[in-house]
Order: sequence, then C-alpha cells, then structure tokens
Amino acid sequence: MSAPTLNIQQAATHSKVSAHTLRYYERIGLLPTITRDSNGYRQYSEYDLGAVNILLRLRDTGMPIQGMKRFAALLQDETAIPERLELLEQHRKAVEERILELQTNLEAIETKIQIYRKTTKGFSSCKPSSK
Amino acid sequence: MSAPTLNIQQAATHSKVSAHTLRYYERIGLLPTITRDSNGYRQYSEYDLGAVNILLRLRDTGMPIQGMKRFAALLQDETAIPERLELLEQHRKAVEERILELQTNLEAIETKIQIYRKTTKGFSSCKPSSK
DNA sequence: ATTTGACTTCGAGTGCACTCGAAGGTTTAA
DNA sequence: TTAAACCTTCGAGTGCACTCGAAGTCAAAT
Repeated sequence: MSAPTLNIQQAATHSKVSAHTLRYYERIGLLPTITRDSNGYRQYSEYDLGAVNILLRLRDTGMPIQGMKRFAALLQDETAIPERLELLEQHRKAVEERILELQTNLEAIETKIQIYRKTTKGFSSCKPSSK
Repeated sequence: MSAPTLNIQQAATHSKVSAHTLRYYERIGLLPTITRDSNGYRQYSEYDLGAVNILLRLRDTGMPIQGMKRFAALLQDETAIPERLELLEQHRKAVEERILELQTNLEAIETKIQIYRKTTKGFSSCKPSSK
C-alpha cells in the first residue's frame, strides 16, 4: 500500500479549517509541499497534515502569519533544526507570558465579580423570612 | 478638595492606551460618562478611569467590542448588578477555557521541541571526545 | 502679536486574517 | 447526456479594532 493522500475537503475536515483557508495558506507560502494529481487537484500527504497541524497550533497560540511563514521556511530546510528549535522556544516563552497575562486580568475580573456579589448579597438579605 | 480629573493625555498615559483609542471608545458608546470643560476638552474622573480599566481587562482577555458595549450599557443602569455579574461570570468561563486551550496547544508545541532536541542531540553526540 | 502645543471633530486609511463568489474544468451517478 | 458535486484560479470583499491626518479652536509663553 502506498501513502494515502487526502483531497482538500478531507484535509479541511481533518484539520478543522476551511478549504478556503487551506488554499490561502498555500498561496501565501505556508504550505509549499502540497502536490497535485493529474487534474491539478491538491493531494495532502501525512507530512502535509503534520505541517498544517503545527502551523495551526502556532496560530492558535497567537503567532502572526509572518511568524508562521518563518517557521514554514525552516521546515523546507532539513538542516535548520536548531533554528526551528529556537523559533519554537521563543514562541513558547511568548505563550507562557500570554497565559500569565490572561491569569492576571482574570484575577482582576474575579475581584470585580466578588464586589458585585457582595452588592447583590446586601439586597438579598432584605428578603422576607420563610415564615 | 474636589474630585481630580485628568485630561485625555493623562488618562491615556494612566490607562496605557492612546488618546485616539480613548476618543474611539467614547464615540462608539463605551464611555458615555466623560464630561467636558468649558472648552469642550474631555475630563476623566476616577469613575471613568475605573470604567476604562475594567473595559481594558475585558478587551485584553479577548472580549470583542460588542461584548464590551453590552457591559458598558449595564454600567449605566445601577439596578443591573445581577446582569453585570452574569456577563462577567460568562466571560470568566470563556477566559478559563481559553487558558486551557492555550495550555493544550503549548503542550503540543513542547512535544515538538522535545523531538527537535533529540534530533540535535543525535548530531552533537558525534562530537569528538575531549581527549 | 504670534508661536507653540494640546485639545476638538470628522472621515478616511491601515493591517490582519481570512472569506467569498464568479467562471470554468472534471468525475460520478441517473 | 446531463445534472450534481467536486475541484481549480483569481481578485475582490469582509469584519475587526484601531490609527491617522486634516482643519480648526483655545490658552499659555515669548
């Protein structure tokens, strides 16, 4: 058995993005390795799906398209493992900082929630007794 | 002593946003309580700065402008404490989910980092001995 | 008296990341 | 053989959240 390939709709379903987005990513250079069948239809290999997967992880952790392009370029250079590592480690740091920032802001919101809870508690204490 | 007010530049510096953004927020209805001096200059009260602060917390945790508008409207209704509470609690849930999602994606990225580290380790083990 | 600099409104422009739709080619099923 | 259900390219459109700049007003300093 040869390596199975997926068409664009299957790849889209598998990766949880739209086919439109997969075409867009390819045309801006994020996915340079997608091959075509005799009709010009895209064929997504296991490798391609892996590339889509990591790119979406980067996107979903806030990396802008420009950063994703840099990583995609490094994926094309098999000797660029240290550079990939550096990019990912820098990004990991950025994401960790982003999580901390979210947690800080979340705490401020929770403080506000507590204040509002006390306010409504004050009102509810005026409710008539059960008797 | 009367309540001190800040001009737009001071408010911007204090809140870490641009004066442009403060005017934008006001004109889209996020800040309906800003008063003006005799020249039409904006005066930011303590209350206004508090409103800006919570709105920015909401923004920085991913709430879209539409949601911020809803909260700003509730701030105008002093009887709407339970509604404010509900909005903030829903948002808190959304932020907690976002943090979990970030952590999941971060783990996937860290797995990739580990793989790359092993690859480079393989190469570095070919280094000549110190003797 | 005039220059500096901070403020005002208003509408237009920017950057990002898609998202869509038109026009056309191919395979599949009725 | 013709209709449906895919796929293709291409350029244009969308939504979001600002961001900017022009034209004008006003107060303080030179």
